[in-house]
Amino acid sequence: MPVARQRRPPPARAAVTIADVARSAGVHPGSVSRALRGIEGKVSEVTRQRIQRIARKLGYQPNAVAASLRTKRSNLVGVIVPDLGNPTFGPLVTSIEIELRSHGLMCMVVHTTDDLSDRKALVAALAHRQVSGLLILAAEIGDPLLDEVRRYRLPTVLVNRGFGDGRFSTIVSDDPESVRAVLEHLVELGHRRIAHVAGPVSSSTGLRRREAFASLCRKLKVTARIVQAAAFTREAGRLAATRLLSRSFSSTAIFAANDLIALGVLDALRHHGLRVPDDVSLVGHNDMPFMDLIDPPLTTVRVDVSHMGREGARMLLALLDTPEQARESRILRSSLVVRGSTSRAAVRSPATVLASPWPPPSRRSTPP
Amino acid sequence: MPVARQRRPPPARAAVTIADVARSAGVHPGSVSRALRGIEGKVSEVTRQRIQRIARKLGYQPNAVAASLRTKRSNLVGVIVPDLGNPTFGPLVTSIEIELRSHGLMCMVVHTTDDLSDRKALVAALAHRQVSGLLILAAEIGDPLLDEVRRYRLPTVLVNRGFGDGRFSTIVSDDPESVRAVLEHLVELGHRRIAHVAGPVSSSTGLRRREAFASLCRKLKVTARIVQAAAFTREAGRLAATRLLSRSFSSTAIFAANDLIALGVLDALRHHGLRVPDDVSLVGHNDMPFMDLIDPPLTTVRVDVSHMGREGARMLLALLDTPEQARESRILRSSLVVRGSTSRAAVRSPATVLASPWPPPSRRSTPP
DNA sequence: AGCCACAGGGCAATCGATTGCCCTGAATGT
DNA sequence: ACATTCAGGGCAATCGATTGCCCTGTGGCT
Repeated sequence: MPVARQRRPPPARAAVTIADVARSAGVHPGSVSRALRGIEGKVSEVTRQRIQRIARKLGYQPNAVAASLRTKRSNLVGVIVPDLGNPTFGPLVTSIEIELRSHGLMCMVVHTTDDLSDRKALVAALAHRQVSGLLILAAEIGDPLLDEVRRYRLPTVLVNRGFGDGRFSTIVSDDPESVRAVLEHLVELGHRRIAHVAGPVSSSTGLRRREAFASLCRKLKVTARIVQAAAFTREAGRLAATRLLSRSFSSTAIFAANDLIALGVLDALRHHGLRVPDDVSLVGHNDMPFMDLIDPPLTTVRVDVSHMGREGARMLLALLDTPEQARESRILRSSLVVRGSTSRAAVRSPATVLASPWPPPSRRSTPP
Repeated sequence: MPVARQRRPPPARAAVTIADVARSAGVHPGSVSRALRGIEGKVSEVTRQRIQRIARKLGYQPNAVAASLRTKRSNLVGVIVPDLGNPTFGPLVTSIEIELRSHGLMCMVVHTTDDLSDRKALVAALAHRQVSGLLILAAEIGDPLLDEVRRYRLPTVLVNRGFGDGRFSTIVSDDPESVRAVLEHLVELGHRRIAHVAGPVSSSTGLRRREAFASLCRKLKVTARIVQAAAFTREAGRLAATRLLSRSFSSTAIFAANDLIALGVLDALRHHGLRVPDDVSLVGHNDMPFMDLIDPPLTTVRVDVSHMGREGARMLLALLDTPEQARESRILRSSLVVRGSTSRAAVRSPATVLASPWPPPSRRSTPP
């Protein structure tokens, strides 16, 4: 064929359906369906070719909605995320989406609010759209959202936040292990009074890191102090750290429940005239993008979120293949990344630490 | 009713349909549909109440797929993004999703690759799923993806990247204006030799910033130098800046096409032993999260991406309401945020700038 | 008393693809 | 030569909700 043949598909005007193709090919719609999907042994090779050619010529485009209705398989997955503004979740969703789409599934991404009935409505809305399954990156402890998920019997994997209570498949990072790494690092640097700015205890990560911190500090004979951040945000971190600093503050290091909180802690420390790491060492968690570039470069715990997303997606795929499959709970190793925000503990009396004229540190130990 | 009545909806077992409700209420399915959706004047208040009660008792859950098939309105929107790992896009998608869902629409988020046929297939896949519209954050110049969009006649808004050629509604930030602000800022600081690490010219933002830079430099009598980054990534920025530095480098300031590229430039500068801003001033674009925290805090152009996302979503909503509506092109104001990465131009000869033993700067002017 | 409007609700077609079942003719086996 | 299998393909029901149209009875108006 020397002449360039224009392979220009005709404009996709008003819906050419499978019936149109069938009519034009002189076969039955059912045969068209089988031909186009390549069902073995139900349509001869030659007619299949013909049907495909005609379908292409007519500009046939399958209607996935109609197919979903009939097959009850939407090949849609709901991805419930707390906040895509949090740089941890971007890469997570990216890897999830790429993995799922390579298997023909598409992602509906939705954000949760904190409102309980909103959360339930969210799941309902996804269920009404007949999602095949759910990936939840925003699960909270005792979350009514999860009850709703069970009501609808949706195949679900909890990613990043989750609990191994056997109700749901779960993939999370190893919090006890990462907290151990952080504390051992700090202790090795000579820190004996360490504070923890905990994440919300309503979140599994917040709770587990807090618990691991507390119990490990006991074991290591470290004087622990814990304040609670209201959320995994920079602002909440700043507020919590401000509370921490406004009372007798004698810790030489602070472990923040995640990097965003750590950034807020950093804000507060600066505002109080404390230098990192000279006055206080600071450790985050997650190793979000650019944590190597801030001043000082943040020592933190690296979690391979891309891997987590991909694996979480695969767990869901497995679940969709065999719904009866047992729930699986996977824990990903994490690793400490030592950068510039931690250093050897300064040898100085607690009283000198406080840069601002706050009430002088009393000799109370850790508050209740 | 003194006794606590359990408002426990029965387990959502196998699909109770509108027909079940109708049977149970002794009415016609059509009436149930009308009652549940609150169609005025077609069903009496009393029967409506009854139907709603029965529907609730039976645990009826609407099947949005079936409704979509019949009404040809999926209330699904495709959101095409280049990379959610890029911190600019997270907040953008967040605001889009929140705005759309408050209007009953859900977002299918998909990532593009650079492969041309992939891009087209992506649009096709969304079209097959009968999306009501598209928000494209990844449009490139001459993108075959956009041809595909037209073929399917999908209501579409180009967000963040786009061109006012009238084919599509578009919402972008004001590149000429922001480049002007950057250059005026640098010139005021005494910079007369300024380099630009441009973003891909396949992207509208990359191209427009580059063009604005070139033309404005002429106007301001600034000696311009331009290198091209292959992508809007830190790594591409590093590579481009390395090229820039490895030849006679006499610029005293660098304007990067976006913050990610700026970070890569920063990497390269450090690697060459150049300090920011002492040796070279650096400006980014977008004011991604945490650009205030890096070392040095990055002077950059703030783009209110949340606003952009929300407005983009609203433009799409308007388009869905009245498809015949004329295409609209909106340009959002941006503002320069001066931080620590820019300072007064050092008074020194170009020869001293080069920290590494590279060929000494010749007296050539800007390369072609 | 006669006419009309209209509220309330039933009927059935429809959206487009899928799939279990049935039918036919040809090929194969004995 | 006859029975049997099977490839190839047609048929029609089905998924669940929506909606234009029709029907009936009641109330209001003149």
